[in-house]
Amino acid sequence: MTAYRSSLLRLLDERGYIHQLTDAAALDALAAKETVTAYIGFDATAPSLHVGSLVQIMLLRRLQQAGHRPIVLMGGGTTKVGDPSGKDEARQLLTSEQINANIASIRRVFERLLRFGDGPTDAVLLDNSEWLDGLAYVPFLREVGRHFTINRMLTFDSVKLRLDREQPLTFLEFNYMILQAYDFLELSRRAGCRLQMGGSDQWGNIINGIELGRRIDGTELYGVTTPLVTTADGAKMGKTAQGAVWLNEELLSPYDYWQFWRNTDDADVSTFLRRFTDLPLDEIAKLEGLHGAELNAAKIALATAATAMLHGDDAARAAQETAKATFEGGAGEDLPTLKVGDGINIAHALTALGFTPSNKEAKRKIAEGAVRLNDSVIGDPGLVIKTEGKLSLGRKKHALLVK
RNA sequence: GGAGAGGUGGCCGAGUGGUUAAAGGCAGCAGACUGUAAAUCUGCCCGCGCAAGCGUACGCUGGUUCGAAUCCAGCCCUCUCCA
Repeated sequence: MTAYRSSLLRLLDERGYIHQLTDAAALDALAAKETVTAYIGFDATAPSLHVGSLVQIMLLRRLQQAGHRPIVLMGGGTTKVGDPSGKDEARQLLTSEQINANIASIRRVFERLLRFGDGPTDAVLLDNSEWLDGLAYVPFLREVGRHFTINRMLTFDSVKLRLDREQPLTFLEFNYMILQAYDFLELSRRAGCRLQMGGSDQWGNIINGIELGRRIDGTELYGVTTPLVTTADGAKMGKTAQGAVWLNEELLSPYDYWQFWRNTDDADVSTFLRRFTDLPLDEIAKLEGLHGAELNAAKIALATAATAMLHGDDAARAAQETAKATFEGGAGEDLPTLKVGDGINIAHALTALGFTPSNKEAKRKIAEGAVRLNDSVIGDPGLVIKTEGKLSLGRKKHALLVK
């Protein structure tokens, strides 16, 4: 492990956020000497980010904790273009109104995890449509476009992947990397931003920005990438039965969010504790010492800490208590609820709760013996529920039926 | 503009007139085993319906046929090579 002088790099290093660094020594010296302004770009394709973006968000949080200044760059402009990285096909183009609504919604999550304001280390949120939307094509090409060769652009994975698979890549998307590079240049000019961070798939884009800054302005810029966060079995993080693990509360309840972390693989507990909680390292070390079934205690600590950070202590505690009550045979009060009214068909109830995607699927699950009402297996797909109680699908999905 | 190849369910990918709601794989869900873990084995995996049944589905629109993902025509889109 490298011994960094700056608290920033030490913190990032010991918490496991560093995958690649452009110029470790120089960045270390810079961070030890002055307050560094750094940014990470986020897409605005959905009304919420999901846990897949959480490493990056945490990275900004760490930056602030280490006494530096984070910039959240919302890709209001670049979202209109679409990042081809990791995508087989172009995504649908969103309207400006949709993008703006998404940004407003996403902002609420950042406000939970970062301190915004006017102070020297307060976070700011910027939107690159501010400078991208109004770009004049020909002047832009002359200033920026001349620094990019097609030869080099074609070697980028994001581009190569599409070409190799004979998938279309439009000129619009092809420009994404240029715009992202330009963002860095622009932020260095406007905000004195010196560092861009991102996932490992962003390495190429980050390098482009650094080179552009050096060529046009002679500014020394830096880049850091995080390891791609996958679960131990290599899968991309953040998908569950109901879809993505959203960070916004309206899209995923704190209880479900807590459950997501509670269900972490054994092999991931340690890295997740470091990356996704503020728990002190010595405490994490203790949790890492647990083995076998005891490791569940570490998962609970992880779930509660991660949920508290995003949704607040009360929500996290409620989720933990509900889980305890529910999984020990009862029913916690924080479970999703469904009104039974004058009686509701059991399959319809499962679908209404989002436990199953369709009534058909609900019936299949009933036939498989996976559905329980007050802990006894239901075999009749036509059952109409009229009473209050606990409805469960499998071992993990539970809901309260109320009058 | 020309020549060739191609567009199948979340993804990959079979399928060239009926027995095809469409092989196989991946992903996913559930059951067993467990620790709300992993691995393994098993089942499921378009929708509506209690059910009989019905409705949708193989780029789009028409056509041929008792019957089409499969044949024909036009259109749209993609790829490769040529201009």
